[in-house]
Amino acid sequence: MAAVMKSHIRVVLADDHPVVRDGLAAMINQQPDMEVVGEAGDGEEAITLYEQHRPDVMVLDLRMPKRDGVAVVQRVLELNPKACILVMTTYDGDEDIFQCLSQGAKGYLLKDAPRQEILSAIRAVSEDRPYTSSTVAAKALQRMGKPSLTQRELDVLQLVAQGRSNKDIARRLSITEGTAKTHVKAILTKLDAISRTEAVAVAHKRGLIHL
Amino acid sequence: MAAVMKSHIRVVLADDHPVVRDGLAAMINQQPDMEVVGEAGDGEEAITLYEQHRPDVMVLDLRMPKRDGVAVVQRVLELNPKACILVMTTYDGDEDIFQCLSQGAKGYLLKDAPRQEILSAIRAVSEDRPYTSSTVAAKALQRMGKPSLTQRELDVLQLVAQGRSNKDIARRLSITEGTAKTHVKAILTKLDAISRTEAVAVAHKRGLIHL
DNA sequence: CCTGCGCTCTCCCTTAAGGTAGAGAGCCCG
DNA sequence: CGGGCTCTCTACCTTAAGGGAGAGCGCAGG
Repeated sequence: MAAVMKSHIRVVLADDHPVVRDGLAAMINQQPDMEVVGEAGDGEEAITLYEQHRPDVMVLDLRMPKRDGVAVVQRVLELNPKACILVMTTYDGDEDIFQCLSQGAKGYLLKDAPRQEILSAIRAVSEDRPYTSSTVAAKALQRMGKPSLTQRELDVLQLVAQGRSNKDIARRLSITEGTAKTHVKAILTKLDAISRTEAVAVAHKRGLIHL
Repeated sequence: MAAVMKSHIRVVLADDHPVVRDGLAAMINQQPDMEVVGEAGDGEEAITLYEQHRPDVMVLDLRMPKRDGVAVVQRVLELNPKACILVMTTYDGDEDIFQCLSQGAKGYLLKDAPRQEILSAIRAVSEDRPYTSSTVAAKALQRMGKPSLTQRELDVLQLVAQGRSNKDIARRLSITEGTAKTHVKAILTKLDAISRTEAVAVAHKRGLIHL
């Protein structure tokens, strides 16, 4: 088996939805120049399959069990700095996108992209050409200049989003309530929000927090 | 064409992600007893295609542009009260699920369900047998007994989730701030939350609000 | 070395939010 | 028609949240 093949693009898929994997596999295997060589249902499997197959392109869902997209991108690029990774996700507000791209993912796509765009993105990435969907490019520009949160602030934001009070947050982070307030105030300023609830809404929209 | 077919199950798909449609179509058309006769990318298209094809089963994504799943279920059952609708969604906390099911959808599925479960759900629904995934059944039981919000409270909750203050909410709904507070307090009680921010978190988890 | 940044903490003050209680008007259903 | 529910509004009180200003400490980078 596997007799004639020249510039076959070998692809590994990683997505936790069987339906999506099937859809991608179907549209990829229909192409004469592409082939799916592995399908992963979670982050760890994705890494294992990458090592096993060393594909030309890895198509990666951002949100997955066990290990999320960002972590997989990191690990795979450790294994092979020249790896070609195409990140996919459902949401266009995901902050993680930028983390992936700045870490070295070669492309990014929304799941609701039409077939043709998905295929041409895979081809682009396989040739080491970066592919960035226009919606993401636009988001990236919007994000420019906007202040970024520190790790501590993200910790606090997470708790704020869960509905915790300043006192509660202070207890959980082993700091004083005053300090918790300080962080919250910084968050409000950076996110340009008037109240903590608005801050949560903004953070959600920007994909700074999930759930 | 279409020569021999006895109990072919004719299916219309509705999902805004081409990838998902492809995946479902691939796995359905592979079955000897099933056939995809139409694919819709939004709610309106879904209704049109239902009328056009009168399929045995309609597989419907809950979240779609133009008209969401709930509205489509409503409309299709108006057209044909015996319609067999299988609702799919990504999130298991979606309050809308229960609305769909109580309105007469025959089955419900999570998108991360394995292939076999999806296919057997379609078969079940086509024979007018209800199909409820175990996770949803569990959620339904959990939801039992828990107080439900009134329409007005949902309106207020929506605004609270956007980070609006009571005063702001009052202005937008043309009521006094006191009344807005009354509603918020009712929401807090019903959702068993201490603060508005926690209420938003709970509402999110339960799928009472989106985004 | 020292500058900048992130994290921590403090004090004061104003306003918004949450808790309790009560009440009237409209509406649907038994 | 009366009871229950929803929506509306009121008053009072307590606590949490937000705004402003400042300051010390540690650590990495120029």
